[in-house]
Amino acid sequence: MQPEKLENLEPDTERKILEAAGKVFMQKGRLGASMQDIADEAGINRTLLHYYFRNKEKLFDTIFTKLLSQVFPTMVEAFASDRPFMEKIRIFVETYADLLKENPYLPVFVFQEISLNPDRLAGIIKHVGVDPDLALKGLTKEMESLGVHGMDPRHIIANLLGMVLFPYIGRALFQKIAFQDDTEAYEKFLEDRKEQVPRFVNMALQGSGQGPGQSRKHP
Amino acid sequence: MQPEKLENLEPDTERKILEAAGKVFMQKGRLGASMQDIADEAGINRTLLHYYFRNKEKLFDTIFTKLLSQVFPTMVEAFASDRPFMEKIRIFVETYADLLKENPYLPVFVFQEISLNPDRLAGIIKHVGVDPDLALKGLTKEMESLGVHGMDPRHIIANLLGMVLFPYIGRALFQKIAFQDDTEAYEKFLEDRKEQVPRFVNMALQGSGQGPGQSRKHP
DNA sequence: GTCTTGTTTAACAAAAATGTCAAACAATAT
DNA sequence: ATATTGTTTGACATTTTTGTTAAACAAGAC
Repeated sequence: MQPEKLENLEPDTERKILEAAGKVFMQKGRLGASMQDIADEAGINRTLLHYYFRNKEKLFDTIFTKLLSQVFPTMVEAFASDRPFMEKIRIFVETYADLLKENPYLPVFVFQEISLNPDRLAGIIKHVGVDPDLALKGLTKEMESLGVHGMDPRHIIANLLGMVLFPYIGRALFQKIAFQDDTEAYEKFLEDRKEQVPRFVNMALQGSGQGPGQSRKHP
Repeated sequence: MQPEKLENLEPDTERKILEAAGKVFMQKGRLGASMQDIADEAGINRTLLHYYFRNKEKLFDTIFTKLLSQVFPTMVEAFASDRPFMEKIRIFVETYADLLKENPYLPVFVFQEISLNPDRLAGIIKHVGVDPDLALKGLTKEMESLGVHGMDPRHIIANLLGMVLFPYIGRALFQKIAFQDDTEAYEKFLEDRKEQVPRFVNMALQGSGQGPGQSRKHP
């Protein structure tokens, strides 16, 4: 009777839409991207977008959660492994360098969207398959065994994320001001950071033999 | 004849508009903010916005350049001074912590806008009253005298900016995941970073006695 | 007073984007 | 062949936002 769920007779329209939407949304932001833009990028009629994903919000939600459920695991994965601390750092930096190389607009896009609409977070954090509290405790232990005492590991995380993300978040600005807008030089810089960032962290942790955060040596 | 340019009979409408527009634009982004939103925030009629600033683009431009010509000098100022290196770092971090505390949406706003519309940069970089190349050369020298050889100072800058900005750029996300959404705890964390970031940089530079960036020790 | 000038407002026009609908189309089943 | 099902399209309706215009208003000049 029924043509038994032919699923794939829609050639690859849905895939094309998802690809195009991902690209356009990341580049222009949720508000900057029009349905027409996306349809053009996908090479299809705009009405088809509505046929496949009722409306813009639903299309965006699909893209956004899809994206994050891809990015988050990658992020925690590096830290969840049982390799030695500095190894984790190195893997994390390298993994992210690759991810960002292919999706340079991702960080600004994600943070802008979350800052605009924090509620979205609730439905997404589920996708993080790791207990953050547990992970932090683990980090603390590892740091202690490295001789770093009394330092909240979240500072390390913030430092690391900041150092890794900044060159992408601030690229247009930073490249123009500090590299005279030399794209090639900047790409080399990005490549160098795979080595520089872990080294920087390593140095910072090697040298920190002093106690908790109350000592201060201001003039 | 003419009532000699009474400038100030417009009570403080223009100021109110600029304030409101700054706030709303930063919070919602250029595209997310409607003229009505801004008028509401300022407590005036929407048409007045057009009376004072012809159209949305002009209003936005005014805000954006005003904002950046306020932020950039603050940024370079810390580095242009002739204090010792670590002192500069400390001043920079502290200055920015204060600025960001009052304008938490600023980084995402600025970077999103620049990434969306890089052309705006051209007209703005003029406001940087410092030659970046010169500043970088200066930094290199200072680092050398600290015993750090062969390291591109731009890595330090990127590290520093990243570490300072990330807790604001990623706040919604980071606070939720790593602080169980405890706002107070996060604010304390932000406060702590004024001390932690310079210390981290200090440690990293103290310990870096090895040579330039060509040695690599991968597995 | 009334004239002039600049400010503010409401009503309207125009533009841009989203969303809906019914008809055309392709492919397979009967 | 035609009926059925899912896909694609163009035309239309709705909504949202921006921009314009003309009239009301306030205040000082004369």
